[in-house]
Amino acid sequence: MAEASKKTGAASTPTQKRPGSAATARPGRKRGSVNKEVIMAVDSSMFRERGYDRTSLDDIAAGLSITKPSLYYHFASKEDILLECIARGYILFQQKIADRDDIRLPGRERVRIFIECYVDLLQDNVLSMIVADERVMSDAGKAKSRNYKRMLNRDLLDRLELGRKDGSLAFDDARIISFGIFGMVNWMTHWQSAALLIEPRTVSDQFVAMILDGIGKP
Amino acid sequence: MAEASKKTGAASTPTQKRPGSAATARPGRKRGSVNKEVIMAVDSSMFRERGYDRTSLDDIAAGLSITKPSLYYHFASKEDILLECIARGYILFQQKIADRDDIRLPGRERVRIFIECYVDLLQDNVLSMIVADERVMSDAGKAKSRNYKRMLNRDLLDRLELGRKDGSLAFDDARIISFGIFGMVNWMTHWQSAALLIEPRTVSDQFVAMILDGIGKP
DNA sequence: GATCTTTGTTACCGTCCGGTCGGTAATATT
DNA sequence: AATATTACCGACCGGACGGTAACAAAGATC
Repeated sequence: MAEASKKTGAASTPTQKRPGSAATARPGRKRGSVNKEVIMAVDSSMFRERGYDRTSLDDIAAGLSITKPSLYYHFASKEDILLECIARGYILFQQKIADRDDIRLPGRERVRIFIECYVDLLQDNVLSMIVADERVMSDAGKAKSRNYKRMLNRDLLDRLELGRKDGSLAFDDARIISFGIFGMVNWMTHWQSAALLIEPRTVSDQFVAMILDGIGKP
Repeated sequence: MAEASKKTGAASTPTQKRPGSAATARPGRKRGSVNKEVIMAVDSSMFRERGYDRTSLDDIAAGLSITKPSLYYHFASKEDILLECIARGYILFQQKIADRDDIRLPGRERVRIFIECYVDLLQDNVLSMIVADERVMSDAGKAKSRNYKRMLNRDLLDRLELGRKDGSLAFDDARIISFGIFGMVNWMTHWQSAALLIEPRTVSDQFVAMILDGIGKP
């Protein structure tokens, strides 16, 4: 039955296959113009703008001027796309912080560096792990996503403990401080247009100032 | 046809209406046991646990032991439910903070009070405006939701400026500080099981300590 | 220039979800 | 007892979405 209707549709209206719209992607387009890196760059931005589960595969495909099934040539599933975006974001973070880091600095400064790099990448819409709620992922995906988050958290925790040891920082529970810092910066993804006009550098500077020095006067 | 099958079902298997499961809702249940207040209490929790757009109306109905169409007796739409939950959360916040507030205190302490009340209500799963992404709402709903957020923001900003004037606080841009504080506490809704074991009071205490005094050593 | 691999396409499916329709049992009103 | 109102239900609809099957064209390889 399904086959019959399919054939009927194809045979009775052959021109329907290529409708008037000339602007749409056609067979014969330049091949290879869409590779994984391009897809992930576009996807990361769309995930950041609309959120992962509000971004349909058709949206993604349209953003790349291809069609949904083509995505399945490059990726196994929607979640696979997300997980690759997450991995890519983590790698980009590692590269950026490796550039700026300096092991000789006190913990206080190394926390500052961490926050600055993190805010930079958030602004670049690259940290997809932040905008995808784990509750929509499979157990396997959830585990992978959490693992990346845990590695980032580990990094920040280490910097905090370093600061405590070298005397440049003082606090009670490093886990709560870390949660607080991540929350502060992660929530930037929820800011609306008005807030986005503030200079990224201004934001991270003032966040760092608040975290390190507080807003209370002695 | 539909009528026939319906009548047949009702007439031929009258007992089917009350199946073996005694726990499920049945015709003849105590009426009025489900009112708006009960619905909103349940919904706020479900929205908090699963997120607004991952909570289906069938989920909600099941949680209340009623069915989806019954929800439409009490509410006009899913968004209407959300908006009433948001309004309810705002009112509960106003009540809680009115209880604890004291105009004679310095800005610094009044900021502390704000944060403590806010964290309390977050823990009670009552602040639905935090867990619903505005991007899934209609323009009208978005406007209403933003209005509540703006009022909360306004309140915190006033407390910050008060502290600046009375000398108990010092900072550069109050808007950024406010964003930072909200981000820190709002992100608690993303914490996983492990983090939830920490005492709520401990969290707000340490958050307040970080915000007011910072973690840097002089 | 035949063949294979790569990179696309059209057309379709099953599922879930918000929402609606018509109907009904319990309760309040008279 | 008759009637109106409140509170609820089963069955269904239309649209969106993730995913799939079958097919087609551009390059690379031979």
